[in-house]
Amino acid sequence: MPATKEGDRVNFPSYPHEVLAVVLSVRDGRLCVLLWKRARSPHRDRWALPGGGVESTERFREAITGHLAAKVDVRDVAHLEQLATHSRVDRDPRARVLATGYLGLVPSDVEPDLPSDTAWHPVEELPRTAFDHHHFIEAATGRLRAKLSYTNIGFALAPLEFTIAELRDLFGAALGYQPGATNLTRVLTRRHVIDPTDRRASSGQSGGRPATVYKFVTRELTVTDPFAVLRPPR
Amino acid sequence: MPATKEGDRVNFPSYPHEVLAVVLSVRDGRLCVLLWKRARSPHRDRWALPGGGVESTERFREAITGHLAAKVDVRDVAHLEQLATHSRVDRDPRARVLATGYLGLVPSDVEPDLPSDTAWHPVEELPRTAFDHHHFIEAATGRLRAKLSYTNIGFALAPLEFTIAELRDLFGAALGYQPGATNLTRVLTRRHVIDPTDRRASSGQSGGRPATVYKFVTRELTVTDPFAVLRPPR
DNA sequence: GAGGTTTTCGCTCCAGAGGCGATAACTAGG
DNA sequence: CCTAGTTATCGCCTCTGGAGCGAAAACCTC
Repeated sequence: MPATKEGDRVNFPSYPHEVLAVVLSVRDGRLCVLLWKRARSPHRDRWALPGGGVESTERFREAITGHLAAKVDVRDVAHLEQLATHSRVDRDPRARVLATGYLGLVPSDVEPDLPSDTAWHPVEELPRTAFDHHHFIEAATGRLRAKLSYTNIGFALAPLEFTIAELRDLFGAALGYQPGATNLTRVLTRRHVIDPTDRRASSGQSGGRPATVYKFVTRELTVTDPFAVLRPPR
Repeated sequence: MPATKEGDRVNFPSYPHEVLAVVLSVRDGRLCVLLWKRARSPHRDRWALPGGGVESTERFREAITGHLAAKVDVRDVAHLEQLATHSRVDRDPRARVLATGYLGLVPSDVEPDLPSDTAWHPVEELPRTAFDHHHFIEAATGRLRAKLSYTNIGFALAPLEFTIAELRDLFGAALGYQPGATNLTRVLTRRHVIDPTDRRASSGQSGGRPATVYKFVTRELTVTDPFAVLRPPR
């Protein structure tokens, strides 16, 4: 850090800064978050979010990716975005630690093998979590639910290819209610979020008409007509 | 900071952390941002956002309020919310400084008296700004525009009482296009964002029918039917 | 090929955004 | 007091897009 003149130095107070990842995925029909069990004090034996400090040459995104790698194959994380930064003085009993949350999403069909201290937990029946981590989890689920309805973020929860029934169940788990399959199809196709392929799924266990296989048009986050109201003139 | 046992210490790297406020307001029919001119190096004579470091007992909100007080009467800031946190290593040439942005809004009718180094600048014709501050300004205007259409955030840009014409001009300045007065009224009243009072404005300079005086139902941020799509069953 | 199952399509309905012209409600000037 | 000018507001229409339901399609098994 070149400090040329005396008056040029930054003399703002410094704080340890951590990044925390709320990795969400639909497991077994339920929206789950990836947690690991702390082996050491403080908050020993409580479940915590993956995360940790930020190295001096790292940006947040690299830092969170690095910490995440200890718990899960980061190539399985299809989407990652920043949440809010918390500044509560006592969120960590040991020292004042600032924390920036991240939302990560893993498609429902990938099955990363996890370390023995790590597991998926349904967000509807969370165990006691360490520190203030539940705040981050709430923020993350809220963000996911909001974005499901005005972005294509579903791509990060769904397999590369899927049927409408599967997608409806995914949305159902993530949103907390089941959208109608008819409407879901119409809405997402009209917005060019998903596209039918020319193949059909082999009709499952109990017979029935084979479903069309769909895929997301793009697997990068796009906002679809974000503000349906107070539109600009055309 | 009580560090009980050796292993209990947090040994994450620490960084200076600053908070920056993007204070927006409609001045003279244009959306403006509050900037002050740096007198010292680095980036001397460039325009910068209000802000600064975070004291050890402060939370971000208190910190930003404190720094803001040096430039403007904070009671005039009707709304304040956090934006993203930037972690670029070289955003400040002197040292690595993490920065959390805030969006602040000042109603168009309050005229805070500003220090001589501080002034409003239209966001459409910004001067060269210091550091990476233009990124924060872009994020702030984007957030404001988005929220204008699905929240009641307009209360923080408008006077306590106003006519529809005034409100239309405010929205026009903030959004970059003029919504139709008819539609604006219908949308905002149907959503119970604004309410007519029983008084009328004295018809201005050039005659004409006196306009009904409206006011915002509440002056706290509320989200109005955030997700107009993929609704839950009723 | 009959009966069961699941998907998909067509039809309708409805809420809410958006536009435009007619009318209301004032001022100013004669 | 009447008229012209100006601005606000309301009523009526359209249009987009979400939501529901039942019939038909497409498969399976027996």
